[in-house]
Amino acid sequence: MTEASPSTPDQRLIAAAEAQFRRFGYKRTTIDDITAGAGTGKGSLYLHFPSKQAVYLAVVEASLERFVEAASRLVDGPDPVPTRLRSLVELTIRHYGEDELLSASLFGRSGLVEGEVARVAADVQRERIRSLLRELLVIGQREGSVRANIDVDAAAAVLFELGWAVVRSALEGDHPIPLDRALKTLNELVGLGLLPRNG
Amino acid sequence: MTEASPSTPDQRLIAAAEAQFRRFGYKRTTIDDITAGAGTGKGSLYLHFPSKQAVYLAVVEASLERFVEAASRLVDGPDPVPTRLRSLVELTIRHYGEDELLSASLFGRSGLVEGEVARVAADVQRERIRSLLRELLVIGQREGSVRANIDVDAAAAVLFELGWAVVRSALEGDHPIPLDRALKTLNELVGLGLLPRNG
DNA sequence: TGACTGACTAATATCATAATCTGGTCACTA
DNA sequence: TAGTGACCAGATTATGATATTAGTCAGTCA
Repeated sequence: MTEASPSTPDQRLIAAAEAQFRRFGYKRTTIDDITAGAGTGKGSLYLHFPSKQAVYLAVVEASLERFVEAASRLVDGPDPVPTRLRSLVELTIRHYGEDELLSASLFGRSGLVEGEVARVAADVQRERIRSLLRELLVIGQREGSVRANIDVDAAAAVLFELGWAVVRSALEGDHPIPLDRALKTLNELVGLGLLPRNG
Repeated sequence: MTEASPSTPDQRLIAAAEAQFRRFGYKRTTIDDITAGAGTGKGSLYLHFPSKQAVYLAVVEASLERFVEAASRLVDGPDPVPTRLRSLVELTIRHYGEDELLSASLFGRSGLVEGEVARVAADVQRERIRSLLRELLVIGQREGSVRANIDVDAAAAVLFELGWAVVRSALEGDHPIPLDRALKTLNELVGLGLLPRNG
């Protein structure tokens, strides 16, 4: 495992950490595992990160950034905002369904991460996604597909909770209602609520 | 504690169990505590309930029934359905804020109950409240204040998740957005989505 | 006879403590 | 001066001995 990859030490540390965290979870991954995987000495890790938790957060943020990048393309897309909103929820379901590291902290249950660390990682994601939604609403207001008098911050928070619930219920197999029905209804309820009064 | 209350044994058992569960939580309450409090022998409890968990569930269901009764008065009230919906969320916040036994299993965190038992108790509540919402939507459709073509089951599920998130965030003091703003926005988004197209 | 009891048991939880592991440090190296 | 790894304190786990308790059932009355 002591290969000398061309990348910088902190990139190799993150890559090694990500591999370990994905396979074994937060608790069962040791600093020694990470540094061995990155081909550095143990002390070097602490030149780049203040703590194990910071390494984990960096890994989560890198993963999250890949999702946000795809989501941003959607947010800037040509469809009407309510349609984009639905696509965003669908993208999230797909992405989080495939990325256990991200879903672990946001939904619990997977055993990859727990407690304080999971909470902090979840907050980072929540905040990022909420701001994505807010951005989408503001765009909608500018182009007239979202009511102008809506409180975008509150609406982003409400939409986040709503989407989060739908995504979680889709991912946890906890289906009281099939996903497509839930999505359709979500769209009808929220879509109309977003539209200008006489669109 | 061996007082002979006039009520039937199972009523006294539930009353004694409720007092213990509220004070000490599920784990720290013993069957001996309950039966001593109810003034019966230990074996008698098992004539009325198959297990400790069943006793706990009976207590939760009794508590829940008191809430549902108050909620039902609201559901059958004179206001337009979206208004009743908001009142229902507010009532839930108030009630669950005051009833730690109910909120314990639904939101965790309180330490009164954990694990499997909490999950089962939460399911009972979820189901009950969801059906309350469904009832409310059907009434709304009948009196014309809710769109006829809405999928009431899916809408009830979605509304439950949403209301649940709002209530939890209100109770946990985890306010990214102040409650009244969240409620107002929730009302605008969902209220409009519920209304008939040209109401 | 059948509602009721409480001594009993198997299983689980609690506790003390010994052994192990690991996040983080720092004197040292190249 | 970036990098290292032996080292340490505190946390975690393993062990085993003790205590608790959910649930049972043979027996007691009314």
